Amino acid sequence: MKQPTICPKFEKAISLLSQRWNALVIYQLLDGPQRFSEIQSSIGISGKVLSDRLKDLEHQEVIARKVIPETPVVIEYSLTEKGLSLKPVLKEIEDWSQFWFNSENGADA
Amino acid sequence: MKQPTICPKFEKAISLLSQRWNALVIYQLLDGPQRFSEIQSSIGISGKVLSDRLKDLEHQEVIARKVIPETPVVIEYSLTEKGLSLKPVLKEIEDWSQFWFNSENGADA
DNA sequence: TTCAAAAGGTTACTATATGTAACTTAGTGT
DNA sequence: ACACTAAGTTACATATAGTAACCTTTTGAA
Repeated sequence: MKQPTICPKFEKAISLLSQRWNALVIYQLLDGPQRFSEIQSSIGISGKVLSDRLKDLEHQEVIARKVIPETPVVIEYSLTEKGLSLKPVLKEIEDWSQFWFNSENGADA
Repeated sequence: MKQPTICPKFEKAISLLSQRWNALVIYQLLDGPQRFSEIQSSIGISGKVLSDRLKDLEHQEVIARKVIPETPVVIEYSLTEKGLSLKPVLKEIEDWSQFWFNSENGADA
């Protein structure tokens, strides 16, 4: 029943970016490398789902995971080149959101 | 437990675009006005979910719904100005996908 | 030496979202 | 009256996300 006519590469990108939380995680990492708990509290995601997403994004080579043997051990997540190159995408979304949404309280233009 | 530090306008935009199918529906409508069944078969979405999405996108003034009293009645969906202005976003995603995904078969770079 | 704390998760369980297929409504043509 | 088409809707099944409690390792205090 499915006969999509859409470019498979584009679909892959959309599926990556439409996966809930992925865009926010990437956006957050644009500020620089961050730790699990920093990402978690900054975007308000549950540990379980964040753990899933980070694994998935790492598999897709969008982010990199680095173990720092401090005490207690610290895990640092950062964007790869592939991840960093999503910046223009997020920038466009940001521009669009600033233009089309007005109030801070939930109402829109 | 949630203390997001992210701009609420940006979050709204992300939530709109991350809602499954929304980006593909909008992308599809960039080609011009289309009918329910055309959208459905071109992106391979179920009628139930497409119906939900179209209502939601209409509420958000991203798409417009027009009843054409032919026989049988035809409903035409099109992008509003707000929806059309998402074109640069989708273009950036398209560019990114073309650069970072190589094969047509599911493997990537 | 035993306790508590902190980072980064995982697990079991619940709630929400999505998918499937059959059904509905209204107008036409046969 | 009957079948056909477009655009949905409904009931039910499965998949994805959320919550809170628990696990592991290392350190430092009691």
